[in-house]
Amino acid sequence: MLIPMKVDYGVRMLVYLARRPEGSFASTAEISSARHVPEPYLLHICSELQKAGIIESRRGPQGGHKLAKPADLISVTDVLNSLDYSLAPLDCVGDAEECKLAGACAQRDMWGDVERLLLAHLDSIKIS
Amino acid sequence: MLIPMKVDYGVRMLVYLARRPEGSFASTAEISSARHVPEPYLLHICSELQKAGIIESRRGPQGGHKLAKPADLISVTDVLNSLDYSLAPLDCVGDAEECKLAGACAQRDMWGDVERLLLAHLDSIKIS
DNA sequence: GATTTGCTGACCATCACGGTCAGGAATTGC
DNA sequence: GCAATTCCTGACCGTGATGGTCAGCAAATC
Repeated sequence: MLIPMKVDYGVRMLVYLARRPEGSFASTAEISSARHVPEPYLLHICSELQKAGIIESRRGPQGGHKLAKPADLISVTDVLNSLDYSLAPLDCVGDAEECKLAGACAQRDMWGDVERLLLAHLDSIKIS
Repeated sequence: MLIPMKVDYGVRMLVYLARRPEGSFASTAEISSARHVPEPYLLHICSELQKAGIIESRRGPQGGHKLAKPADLISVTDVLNSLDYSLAPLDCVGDAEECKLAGACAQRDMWGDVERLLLAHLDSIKIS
């Protein structure tokens, strides 16, 4: 599995939120039953997405979550970043510390390309 | 890390083999010291690559490994497949069993696209 | 027959991931 | 002020994949 469930769950939730009447709040209970995401787990995801400024949350009765910005401004990469997942194919891409092979390692460039390609693609996919 | 070290090691080795005089065998000891791959681990990788028909191996003195076909006919996806790694972003892509959300799950298509994109790209990268 | 080298399978430690739980903190409505 | 609702936070846990090692056997060469 290339993409962790967490990210999938996150995307599912955002899509769900995007389809609701604008401005309304949805509780985790509602989302979790609608999208088949284990509720206690969803809580964590919400928390992270909220810290990243992707959703807004309110506690108390009639509380819940809603998108913090228009759905067409939220990309899958945003979700990735918020949930703290790197698409770096290998650790050494971006680190440069490990790679003792110096010039001989043309692979680094190659994997770097892969990462850029993926990022570009996922960035073009919006929640809407 | 998107790409397991195993695959990176595999690619490293193949590139190394591709640069040697054609037809000569290289021992795991030689490869491992040249490319900084732990030797006992390399053994396993060789075994798998050999079963997949990517390299040829010979035992005994002056034995070792060499490419089984021209370097420009071996792509990174070949390595992926030989080492038994799937690029499916999620389990449900390809399974279709899990996805209880039926039509509501436009994500499946999206992740499927991601997979195809990656495969196409990695397939175009040859060892040479 | 000895040496070299690959093959195979067992084994192991670590860590990320998916998931749960409990206690606390806001917010709302009465 | 009180109760109900709902989010927040951090601790906790089991499982499985991954990276890696080791030992014993099998083949090839000299």
